[in-house]
Amino acid sequence: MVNCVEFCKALADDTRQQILGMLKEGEMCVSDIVAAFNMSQPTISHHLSILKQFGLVTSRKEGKLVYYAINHDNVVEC
Amino acid sequence: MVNCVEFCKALADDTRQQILGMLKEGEMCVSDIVAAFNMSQPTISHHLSILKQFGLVTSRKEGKLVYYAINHDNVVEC
DNA sequence: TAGATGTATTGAAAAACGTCTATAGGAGTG
DNA sequence: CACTCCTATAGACGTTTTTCAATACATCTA
Repeated sequence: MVNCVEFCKALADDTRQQILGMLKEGEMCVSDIVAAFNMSQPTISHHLSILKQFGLVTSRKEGKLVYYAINHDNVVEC
Repeated sequence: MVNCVEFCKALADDTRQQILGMLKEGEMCVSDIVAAFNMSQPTISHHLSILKQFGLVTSRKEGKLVYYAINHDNVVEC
């Protein structure tokens, strides 16, 4: 379980909120998310790992690709 | 109006959340809030200004004292 | 197996943040 | 007015966070 402050920290970044906004439409793999930003792949990967660490997203590996999706247990419509 | 990321940033600090928790009980002046923490008065003042800037608290001056209170327009029970 | 592709990790630089001390500003009091 | 008290601002410093380039790791394909 994650405390409230940590949870807010996970949401306190523009890039991470934009990622969540994109994932609202459905799961996406890392490279598709990267393509939507003007940022390096490692940076996006880092943000995804923070979102996952705080339970905001889940990930699923399929071959070479990793798909991320909103974790509806912890995220409700904004 | 404050956007969602800014709002989360304001909440993404333990001291600020503790201050909000105290103010839930009712308005308090700065020196009373300072007394509840092991931190300098300017530090608390700084946190209060962030909370105010993002619409989480309001302030009211009464003589030398400044009273801060939850802004119920933007903050609901946690 | 070798190479290519997608993702994660590492290490370093830059920016943002939290904290302090020192000090300024405003309001009451002698 | 001079002094005291309460709060805010400024500047400095250390820590955390964001970002990138380089590289490692994993998986697929020829």
